[in-house]
Amino acid sequence: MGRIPCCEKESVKKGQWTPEEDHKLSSYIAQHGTRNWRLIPKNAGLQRCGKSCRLRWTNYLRPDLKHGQFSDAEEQIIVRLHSVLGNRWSVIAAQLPGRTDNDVKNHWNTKLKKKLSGMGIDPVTHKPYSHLMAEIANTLAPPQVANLAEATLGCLKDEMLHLLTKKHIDIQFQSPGPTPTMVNNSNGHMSPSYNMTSKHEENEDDTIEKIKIGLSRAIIHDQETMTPSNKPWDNNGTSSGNFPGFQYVLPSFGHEGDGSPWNQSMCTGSTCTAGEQQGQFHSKMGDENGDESEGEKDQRHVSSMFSPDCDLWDLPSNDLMNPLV
DNA sequence: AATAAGTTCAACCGCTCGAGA
DNA sequence: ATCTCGAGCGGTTGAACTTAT
Repeated sequence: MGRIPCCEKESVKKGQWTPEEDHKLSSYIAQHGTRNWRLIPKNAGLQRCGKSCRLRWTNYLRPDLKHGQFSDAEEQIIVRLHSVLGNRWSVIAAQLPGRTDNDVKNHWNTKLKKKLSGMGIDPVTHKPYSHLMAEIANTLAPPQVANLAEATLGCLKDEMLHLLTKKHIDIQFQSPGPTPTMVNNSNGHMSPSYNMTSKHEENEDDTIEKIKIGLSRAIIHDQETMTPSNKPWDNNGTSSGNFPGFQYVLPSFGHEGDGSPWNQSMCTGSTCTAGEQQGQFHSKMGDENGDESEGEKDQRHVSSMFSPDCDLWDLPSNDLMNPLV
């Protein structure tokens, strides 16, 4: 016995909404409110499923919605909350006035994920890739580490080659392996820079071999030499980093038994439940009154919310715009 | 100018949750 | 305690648009 459909499929229109449909729905809701979505299309004279009407209203027609680009402050909030809550888009969106879960989800999937990846941060765990690799390698016996590197390279090979050839990024591998240096870019931010000398002189196998060597060294090197002061993702041991046009503040990275958020939480993307257990989020973004400009307010809010001193887990619950469940 | 490839985002689908009977 | 049903959530899809070749 299957589930009863929410509406008769054959008489229901799908796809893009027309301005007339929008008008019908908006004016019906303005008069009667949003009680009983199943009846709304029928009463409003729409050949739509109630679910479709609810979605159209909540994601597009609602008068309090904010359309347009996400601000830096909003992006910071999304990233920060995602690191705690995982893919709980409705909870994250509740902290962003005028944004819907669909908006936040789309923005995450199309922009922020790439942004974090580009910064060398895994968007699922919010840890640097190198840190993850070192953690995994740490749990394996030496022969397995080699297998791990091999398997990883298998996955990365095509992508690396694509980048190396299509985007003309050439990396000169020098003993003891690739070493990026931090340089000031045009925006005045520090960014990693690699030696770029060879121009497609290497054949594919040479390149892969060199990547292999570099990765193996990186894994070993990471374990041997990383101290809080020289971790590229850890700015003076405060776990914050600056990248062009985007500031990302990482929760303190923990190691086994140190009681850090990463060990306390079970943050694994969509199953993450840490936020419910651990703490609350400090947000005053809703405070729109006062004499300051929006930019100044945003700046101050962001700096207080995302300052290295502000522990994710210690945020007072009464400052929440909306309670996180 | 034509076409391919990539990106964005509105909308759909299937599932879960919770209130009420 | 169990069932039903509406609402809501998160994942996915695909049309429209943009950019690159």
